[in-house]
Amino acid sequence: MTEPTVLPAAATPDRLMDQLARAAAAYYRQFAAMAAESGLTLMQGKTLSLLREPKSMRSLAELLACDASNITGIVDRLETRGLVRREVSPADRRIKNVLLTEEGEQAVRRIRARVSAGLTGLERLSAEERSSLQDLLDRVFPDAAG
Amino acid sequence: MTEPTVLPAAATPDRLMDQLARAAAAYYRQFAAMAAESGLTLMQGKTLSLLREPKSMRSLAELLACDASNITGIVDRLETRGLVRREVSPADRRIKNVLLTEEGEQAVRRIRARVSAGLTGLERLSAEERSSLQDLLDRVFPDAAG
DNA sequence: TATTGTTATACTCTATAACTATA
DNA sequence: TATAGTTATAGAGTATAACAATA
Repeated sequence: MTEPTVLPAAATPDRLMDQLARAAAAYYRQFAAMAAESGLTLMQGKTLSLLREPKSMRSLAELLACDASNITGIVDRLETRGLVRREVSPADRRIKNVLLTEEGEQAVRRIRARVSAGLTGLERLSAEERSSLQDLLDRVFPDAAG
Repeated sequence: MTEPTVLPAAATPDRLMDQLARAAAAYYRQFAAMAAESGLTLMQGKTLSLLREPKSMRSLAELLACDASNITGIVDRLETRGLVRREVSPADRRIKNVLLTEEGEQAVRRIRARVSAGLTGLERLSAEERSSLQDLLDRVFPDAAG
């Protein structure tokens, strides 16, 4: 039943899949907890994080991988709290661009800083290892929207 | 304003954070899509995936990072569909252990296979690179539950 | 007393379908 | 006609608080 010296017993496809699942779960657990400290849900935090540049309702729906009708409510709630605002596009009056307010930018910076500080495992990696991890993730998830 | 030859412009902490966010988003986008093909929500798929061994309602809540009261409804819906069943623990009659049925195990295998097949980026990595990625993720997310 | 699981409640997220206003 | 955004609706996930059963 034992396999003497075949492989280091480490990197089976299954174990890598498990590790990817665990990593994704751990990342979102941390992100959601830090968003909650600012009184925001996971989706609200994700939406704010996508608004480094203004984005239309439609493109937010695509980036958040949900139906466009959901974005109305999510942006409504963020707008009520003064974190974003809508702006009709001059080029195409059907389109509404969503922008961060100053308060929204502060919230994004706060969440990002806390998530970063909370991922203590990153500090244990050397600069080379961080670079390597980034390169590998970039190749596994090339077109990934974030 | 330009910084001539300081760094290769690659692995800033911010860019690594962004890449982690994108990777986690891409993983769950894929997982949710494959769970949906089996008529399951993301949380239902995650719950099934955690049941390689039976788990109490309480420990499911911890692993899924949500309040225990939510697990009742999630497990109710999975039980109605015949994918799991509850079993009172003989050792402590307060505890209910949740087990996969045969049909539930099939669903897990189906989802896992499709997620794996959908992550085409993994195939582009050599065995060494996959091992390296797994090792790095293991160190960044050491205690990660999955 | 403390813990496990459930119920009740209110809010958020979600997809679907139908609608409006623009193009 | 086609697209962007909204509304209405029903189902699912979420935290909080209160509860019964068991330890």
